[in-house]
Amino acid sequence: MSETTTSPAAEGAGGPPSEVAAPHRYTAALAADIEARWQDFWESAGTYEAPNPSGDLAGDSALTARPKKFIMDMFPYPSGAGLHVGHPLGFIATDVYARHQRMTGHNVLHTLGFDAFGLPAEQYAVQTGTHPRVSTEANIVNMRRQLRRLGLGHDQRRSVETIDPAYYKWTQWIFLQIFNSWYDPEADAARPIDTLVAQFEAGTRPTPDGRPWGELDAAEKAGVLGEYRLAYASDAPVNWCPGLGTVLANEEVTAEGRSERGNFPVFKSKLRQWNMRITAYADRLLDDLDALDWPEAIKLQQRNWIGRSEGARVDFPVGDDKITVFTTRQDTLFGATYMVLAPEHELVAGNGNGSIVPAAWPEGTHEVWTGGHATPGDAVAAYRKQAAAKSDVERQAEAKDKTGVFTGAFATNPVSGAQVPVFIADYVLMGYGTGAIMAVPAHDSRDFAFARAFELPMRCVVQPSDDRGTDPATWDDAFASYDAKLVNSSGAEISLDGLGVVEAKAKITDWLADRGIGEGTVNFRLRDWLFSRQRYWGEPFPIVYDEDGVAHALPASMLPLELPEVEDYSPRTFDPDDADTRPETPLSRNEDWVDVELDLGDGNGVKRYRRETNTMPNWAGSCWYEMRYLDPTNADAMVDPGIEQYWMGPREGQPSGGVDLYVGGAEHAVLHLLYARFWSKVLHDLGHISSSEPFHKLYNQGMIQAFVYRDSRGIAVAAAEVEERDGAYYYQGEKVSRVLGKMGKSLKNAVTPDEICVEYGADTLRLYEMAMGPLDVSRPWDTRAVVGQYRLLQRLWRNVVDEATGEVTVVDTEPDEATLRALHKAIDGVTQDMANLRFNTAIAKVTELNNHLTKTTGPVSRTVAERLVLLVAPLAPHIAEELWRKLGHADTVVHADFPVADPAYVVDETVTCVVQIKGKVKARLEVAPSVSDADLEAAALAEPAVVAALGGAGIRKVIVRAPKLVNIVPA
RNA sequence: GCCCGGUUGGUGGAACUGGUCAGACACGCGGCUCUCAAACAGCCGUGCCUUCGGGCAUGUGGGUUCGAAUCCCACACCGGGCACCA
Repeated sequence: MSETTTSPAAEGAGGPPSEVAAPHRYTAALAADIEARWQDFWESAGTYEAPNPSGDLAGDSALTARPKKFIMDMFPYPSGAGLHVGHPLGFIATDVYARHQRMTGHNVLHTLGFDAFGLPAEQYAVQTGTHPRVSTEANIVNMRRQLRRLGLGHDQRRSVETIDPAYYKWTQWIFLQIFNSWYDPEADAARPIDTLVAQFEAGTRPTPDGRPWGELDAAEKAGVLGEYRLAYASDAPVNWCPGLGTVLANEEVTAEGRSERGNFPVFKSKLRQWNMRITAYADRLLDDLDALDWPEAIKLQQRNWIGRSEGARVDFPVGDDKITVFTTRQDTLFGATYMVLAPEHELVAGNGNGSIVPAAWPEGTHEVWTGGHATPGDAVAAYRKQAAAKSDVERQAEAKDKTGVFTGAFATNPVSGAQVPVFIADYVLMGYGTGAIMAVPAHDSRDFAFARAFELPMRCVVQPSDDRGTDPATWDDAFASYDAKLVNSSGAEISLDGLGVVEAKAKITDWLADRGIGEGTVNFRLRDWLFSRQRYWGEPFPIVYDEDGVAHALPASMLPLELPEVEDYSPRTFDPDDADTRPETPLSRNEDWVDVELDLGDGNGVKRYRRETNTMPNWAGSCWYEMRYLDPTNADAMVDPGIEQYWMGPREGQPSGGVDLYVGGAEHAVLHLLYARFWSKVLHDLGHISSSEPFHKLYNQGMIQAFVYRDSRGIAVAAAEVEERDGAYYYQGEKVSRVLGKMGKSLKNAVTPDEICVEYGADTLRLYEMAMGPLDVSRPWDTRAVVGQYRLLQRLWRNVVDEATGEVTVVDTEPDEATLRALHKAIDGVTQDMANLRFNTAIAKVTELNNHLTKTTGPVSRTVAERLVLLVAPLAPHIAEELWRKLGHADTVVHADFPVADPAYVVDETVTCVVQIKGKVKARLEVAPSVSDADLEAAALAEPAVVAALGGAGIRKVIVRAPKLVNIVPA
């Protein structure tokens, strides 16, 4: 039964007419035929559908009884340019891994959706003059076609799109969960906001101004709760990007203070925006990294981004007011000779009314402190204005030059009693700590630079461990080491002299706490997540405002709140350098949609409201998509708890649960990966999911790079048309330069998977991408080298199929000993490599076995051929299916058992043992793998070549590492 | 500036916890066979130098060890992240 009636194989379809001699040769045309047929077959048979234990996608309980594997890629963005060969690298890798897992007895969930809201889709739409929905959906159709052609084994039923209202209904629902909860420090978890209201009502938690909860009006209550909600609107300095016309999260702003998209300047602007209180989770986001199986580099990036610092808060009295600072060097308190407030600090906001700024300069104020202004009020106002007008770009560029101005006020150093001047300066940031610092110029290089510029006193309180002496005036920079002892730090009540930095910190912290003027505390670099964008193409917020401006959540029954169809979806953008602009939301132009009468079901009946017109950032949809894959059709919940528990629940070795393998680029280290972790924890706390981490194992694939050729003007030229002569490169006769870069349309070096599929077939492309190198390493694409994997498949084909007749050539005789050993070594090696994502070496081992069979004269034994096909199946599924069917199997190879190596054939019968003298090889012995150390040593010493080399010299030492090595050290 | 990676033939890369003579597998290159010819395919060769004995080779210079691509120190170069975070 070489063919079955259910076979999709269409014999005789291969090869163009010119190849009469070998009509059944494995050519690109035959590959295309095979691939298209099997892709159709898989689709119609639902081969890759993974059953859930219950619900709409429930299925074969024999499969759900197997151990589960949830294998995921970071889902793609449907760009207008389509895929180039760099994009599917990770998709192919997870597919190979998923296929191997299926063949080793797992219920494998593997699918791929589309992350389709956001800036690039909208920009593309604006550029091409089409509605984002139209262009995005067209892009998705094109990408689905490209991906299907690669033979990726995805469960298509689970392929979600973030722009689908049935999907973003639940994105909005999750937003409401977050909005309607607060972080309860007692429980160290998020809890429903009702539990907080209950505390206020019962009086167990006092209101900010001490009045009973019942006396607060609705707006006041909303204001108080807003201080606790995990999603909240607030007026705060945010990253405003006029060039894009939207505000951005910190994570979306580059180190140069520009937008990651578009590279426009970003300004700090005080705007009312939605935020997510991710800072409440800082400790858990940090601590829970430990149990995750992630690359250390990514964990480190998250740790640095969260930026936990232990230190202390210290109060410095200023008249009747006080300035509270955060410091990590409370031990140097005696060395604090001045203070600095951020320009935006409330204590200098305007004259009088809580401001510490006096009417006139104090007697004898230093000229350089005043900035040339007549009064402190003028100086402070001028500096604040100047700081606000500076873009982050300028602030960065001028980072080394310290600027600032004296406020005219003095504070009291609480430990020394010294009166110290208070400055404002933009090197202190409002967003970190308390927006105020105690300046210790002798032991902090920024304070040192400022003190130099403003001729401020310095006091050395930590004895330098080098030879610079104790007079800071003679130093080149501050002495900031922790490895030293305190000096010059004695006051009336406390002395730190002689203590190490760590002991001094502990002592002063206790002292401050005893007096109620400070306490040990922890600060984080992490800021809350700015969550609103002034865009059309995003999820609308399920929020409306009443006439008092109080935000109300829409009831879940009103979800999804669909994005309205509009004429004008373009963002309002501005002169990129104009900081004085204000965002305008596209949705606000639709008065019909904005102005609504609703009954929110809160007992207030039908009332008029105005809708929130911001939209969510494109990260929103990707924060939870792994859960929708599990239960994509559920209309009653974002995911059924039992199904979530089955695929993602905590288990042995995975205390937080999560996806078993998540593959994607490292560029999302602090964006998507941090946000998704945060949402998981909130949903976990609120009892919606059992996992508290979304992704247990993370793997970062490298980038496929490509050569960029540029002409003398530096303009990229079409890489495909560049010719190489004598080590130089020419485009249309002109010499061009070559550098390694990214692959992309704009660099004119993109190679599409479609063209490689046409020339060689998808299986060759898959093999080439996997064989190029380790998955996590970036490497250059080389179209010329693809042919190597094509040749492998041709030899594989020829080892099984007669090119002239198309008939299978395998025989039922037993393979010889050497072939058995080659086979089982390959099985053993490939099995290990598959499990460790080392596909490049797996392919090398398959190649070795295949080459062995090619070189062996005579037909291949069926038992060897079948197992070779199974080894290849995860890597090149189409040709494997075809050969498997030709070999007489009616069932798909997808669910066949992966071969198991016989240990008897993995170990060689004899091992070559080298005999070295002082590390130089002098002789070789063929020995049994089980040879004892003593026997091996005796045999080595008896070896004539060894005796000769020793020449009668004595032996000092013999190192024996049976069975591979004996090393003799002569006396 | 600080923190992470990395550096192996002409090229991409192999090499288990330090242990066979480093270079698997592939590309490229050279030669040969088949062919009228070409393509395809197959076979052989391919780290460098060599007086053909051998010598030198894993970025550079040291060190540890019987033995180092692998461990340690310093330096150079390449890539990535963070960047006035108190």
